Amino acid sequence: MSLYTPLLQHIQRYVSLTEEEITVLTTYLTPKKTKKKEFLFEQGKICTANYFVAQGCYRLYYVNEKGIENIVQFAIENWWIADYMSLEKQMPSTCYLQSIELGEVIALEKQVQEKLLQKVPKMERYFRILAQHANAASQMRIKYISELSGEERYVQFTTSFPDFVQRIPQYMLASYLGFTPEFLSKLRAKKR
Amino acid sequence: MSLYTPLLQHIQRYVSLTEEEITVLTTYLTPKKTKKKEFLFEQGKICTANYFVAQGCYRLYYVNEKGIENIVQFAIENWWIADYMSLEKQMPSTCYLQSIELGEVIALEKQVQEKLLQKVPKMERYFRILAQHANAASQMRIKYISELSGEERYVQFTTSFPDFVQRIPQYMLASYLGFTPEFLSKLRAKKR
DNA sequence: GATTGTTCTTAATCTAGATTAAGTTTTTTC
DNA sequence: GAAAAAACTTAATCTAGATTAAGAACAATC
Repeated sequence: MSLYTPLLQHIQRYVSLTEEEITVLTTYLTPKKTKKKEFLFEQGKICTANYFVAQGCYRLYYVNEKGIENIVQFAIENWWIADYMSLEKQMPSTCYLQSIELGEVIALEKQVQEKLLQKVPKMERYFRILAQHANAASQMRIKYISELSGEERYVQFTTSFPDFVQRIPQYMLASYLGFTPEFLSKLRAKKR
Repeated sequence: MSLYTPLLQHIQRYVSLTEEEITVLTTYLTPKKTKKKEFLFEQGKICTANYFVAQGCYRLYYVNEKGIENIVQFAIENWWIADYMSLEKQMPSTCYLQSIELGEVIALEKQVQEKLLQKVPKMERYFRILAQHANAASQMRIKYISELSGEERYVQFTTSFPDFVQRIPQYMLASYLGFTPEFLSKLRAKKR
């Protein structure tokens, strides 16, 4: 099994590629191993690529003026992650993209993606479906943020993604759910 | 100027279509005029189409268990709007899509879109770019919700979209910004 | 143009979750 | 395996914004 297998399988869920197209595709990809806490990009830098997580767990976060970290997005195996505003507009990112554990991503650089889409137009369809999924999920998340209380969000998240909760420190979960680690601790004490 | 002109112009910002492709495209579109407060779909129904706003102002909202309306998204001229989770999965929507003022949308039905993409593959590119823009905007909005206080969100929104604020009732703006009309009223009193 | 419904405002009271601060437990590093 | 760093907990106090309630201004309808 090659390094690219999980990504290729993911793509073939939505479009079927020929052997030749697969060959072309893989020449455009750049794999990158990351240590724990290593950054793929930092605040102030332009996010130049979209990253497919082959192995590991990553977080996209920013630091507010009080120095508090706020997590915008997590990604595990088979997820793409990037600061899409920075990537699209090629403007400096306000975020950090960091590896939570030892892992490996497959990067598709912005300029390279354009070339890939010319050579393999089928990939337009793959990325369309991908962006539509991501957008549906974001719309849902916006709804949940306003609809549910902190406690309800916690219950909802931990029951929906129990194995995910195992992999990340509590304070990151708190940040993602939009409250403080102290409040999460209080919730957990209550549940026991 | 035809009814389709604004949409065609919007599309040609991203891809260039031949006369023939335009003809094909327009046969797949279904325009619909709406009165003030008319619904395009209601809670419990499946959102069957993606709607391009040709004229007017629309809101996507849901009603929580206390009976309070919560606005997920607004759309004005040249915006697409839909409940993307319902549209993608073809499951019942938890939302209402309602016309705020007299207006007109151009609907692209889900099943029809699939046919259109087969006939005019260039449209894959258009919808990819569209979904990526929407996704970048959603990611930004999630960031703003956690980063800014109610007051900051209000200032940011009114300075970014002053003409938009003119068109909608205050209580809808409050709902979109994630607080109560009473709180908005307090903010406005403070600014005077 | 009077009536009814809709939108907006003011003010008192209340609460989910933040903040601060200190201590404990777990993990990492040399 | 000791020391340092990172992660988690507990508890007291505080605050942004919610809730409740009532009235005022405005718009729509007959």
